[in-house]
Formats: sequence, C-alpha cells, structure tokens
Amino acid sequence: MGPDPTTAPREPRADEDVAERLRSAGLSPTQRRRRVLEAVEHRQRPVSAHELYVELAGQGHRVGMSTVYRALSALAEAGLLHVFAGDGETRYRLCAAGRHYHLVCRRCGTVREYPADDDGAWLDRIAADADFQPDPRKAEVQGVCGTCLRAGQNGTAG
Amino acid sequence: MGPDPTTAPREPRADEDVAERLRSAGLSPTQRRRRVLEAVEHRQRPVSAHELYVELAGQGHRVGMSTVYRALSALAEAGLLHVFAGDGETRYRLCAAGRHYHLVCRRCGTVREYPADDDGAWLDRIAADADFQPDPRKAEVQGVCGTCLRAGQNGTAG
DNA sequence: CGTCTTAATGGTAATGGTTGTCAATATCGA
DNA sequence: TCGATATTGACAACCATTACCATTAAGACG
Repeated sequence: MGPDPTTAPREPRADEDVAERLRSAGLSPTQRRRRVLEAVEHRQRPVSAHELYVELAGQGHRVGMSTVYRALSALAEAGLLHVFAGDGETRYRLCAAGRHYHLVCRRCGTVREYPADDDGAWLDRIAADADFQPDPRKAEVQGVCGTCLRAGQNGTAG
Repeated sequence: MGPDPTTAPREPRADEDVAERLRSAGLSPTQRRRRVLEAVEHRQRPVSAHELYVELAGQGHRVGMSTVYRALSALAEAGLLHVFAGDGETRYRLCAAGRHYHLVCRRCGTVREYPADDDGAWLDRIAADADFQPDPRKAEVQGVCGTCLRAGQNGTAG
C-alpha cells in the first residue's frame, strides 16, 4: 500500500493530535509512545502496563515491556495520565486538562472526571482554611458508582 | 525484657484503648497487633511495613515481617488505617473516625485530616449530581502544605 | 536522498516489596 | 492445667518493576 500524500483516504488528524500532545508534553513523539498513548486513550478505566503490552502485541505492534513502562511513567510525569496504585499493579488513565476530581468506583474500577469548575470554591477554601495548596488534578474520591450500587442491591441485599 | 503484669507502673489505659479498638474492628487484640497499631499511631506521616518492623525490633519487640504485613492489611481492611500506595512501598496511617478528607503533601509526605463536617455538602452534591456514592473516608487531595510551600519559594522560585 | 549523531527501544537479568507455607507458639475457654 | 483454635515467624516463592546494554529508529544536515 503506497501512501499517496495527495489522495490519502486516512485522516491523519487523530494521529497528529497524539503526536502534538506528546510534543507539548516535552516528549518526542516516537511511534511506540504514540501507540501507548492511543491505547490508554481508548480505555474508560485504568489500564496496567501488562494489559497494554498484551493489547499492543495482539494488534501486531511489537512494543517491549520496558518501553511500555517507560512510556507510561513519562506520560504520567508529564501530567497526561493519572496514576492509580495500590492493587498489585499500577494502573494509568488519561487525565484531561482542567480542574476536575476523580471519582473512582471501587467495584467496577471505572473512573469519572467530575468537573470542579463551579465547585472549585471547595478547593480554594481548603487552600485558605487549611494552609494547603491542593492540586486540582490530584483529587481522588473513592466510592461506588450508581450502576454498581443498583446492581449490588439486587445481588447482595438478600 | 520481661514484662511484669503485677507491678507494671505503666498506665494500662492507652493499651486498653488500643485493644478495644482492635476488638471493635473484629480483630482479636493480640500482643503483636497491639504493638503494630501503637507504632503506627505514634507517627504523623504514613509509615511502611519495613519501617515498622525496624522500629519494633529496635524497641526489643520481636515481630515478624509477615505479622507486620498481616496486621497492617487487617487494620486497613477494618478501616482503622488509611492506605497510601504508589511510591514503591505501601504506607499506612491512622485514620480517624468521622468524615474527613486526607490532605497529602507531596513534598514532605505529611497527611492532614481535614474535617468534612461543615463542608460535607460537597460530597453530598457529588452523590446527587454524578450518580456516585462517595466514601467520606476515602477522599484524598494531593498538593503542597503551607510549610513546604514557603520553604520551596526560597529554594526554587529563582 | 544518504549519512551521521543521538535518543529510544527491547530482551533479559536483577531488584525488592509482598505473599504463601507450615511448624512452632500464643490465646482463650473449660 | 489442659486442649482446641487462631496467630505467629522464618524462609521460600512470587511477580511487578527497573537496570543494563547491544541494537535500532528518529531527526538534522548537507
């Protein structure tokens, strides 16, 4: 399949977007890093290094384990990913820009980003009240999401 | 070395309190578990299993590594300790009863429990707004405490 | 478009925190 | 005190993560 720069039916948009994101994070947008970022991006819940490794291998992309770990660490360090640790293996998830809290369901593991815009006063109050400067992107609330809550009522309450 | 049950000039109050806390958590208050809980209790910042092991050994108390791990896990499971993972080794800290957030300083590691009583509306609003039932004791906000903030201004703000 | 310099990569070995195993021991009730 | 049961501790096993270093890709330059 020869690439036709003039008539290419692909949309290089998404790929370029990923590359640009890497660049603005201070990372050269290598092929492997783009693959890793894209793979994380397509997940709704945090994913582990090993899971990504398997997924990429299944897609025919040969990315070494070390590279997956390095990419994830770099992306997390750059603030593009949020880190979830504590259950054996570390998990990563895309972290959007802007103020938000992370609502983590301890049953299904789904993470939701709850906007802190209109509610940011809470963080600001803490800053003034407790002599503490909170990082809006590093606020995490654990609990149970509505779906699991309703599902659990049927399954456990008997 | 030898404990004197009859003439001990200590105040059994604190020890009984620890035992009672273990009992109400559903754990039989064995000597080792009491030692572990007491050791965690006397710390202001999260402590690792290995650190506790060394500390207890230094006090002449022979507590096996496995026991330390098991006690910490059990105490955390029971809700008496809060778990901090993600920096190599897992760390534990006493978790008070009542609604509070954990303010974690990423510089010095100190954890402060910020009461959520008057501010609980925030969690309740999330519950209604985002279809999510938050666990008040599992809310964690990372940031920088005032002390480190002021110390850092001199060293880094150049 | 080739070449060269440098950073990234990947297979593998090593690291180290954590857990499993099981005999020895402490705990608690009778 | 005696016995049933849960706990403990030393050690080995486990496994996620990192270090190492030869190989390879990326990007600059002519």
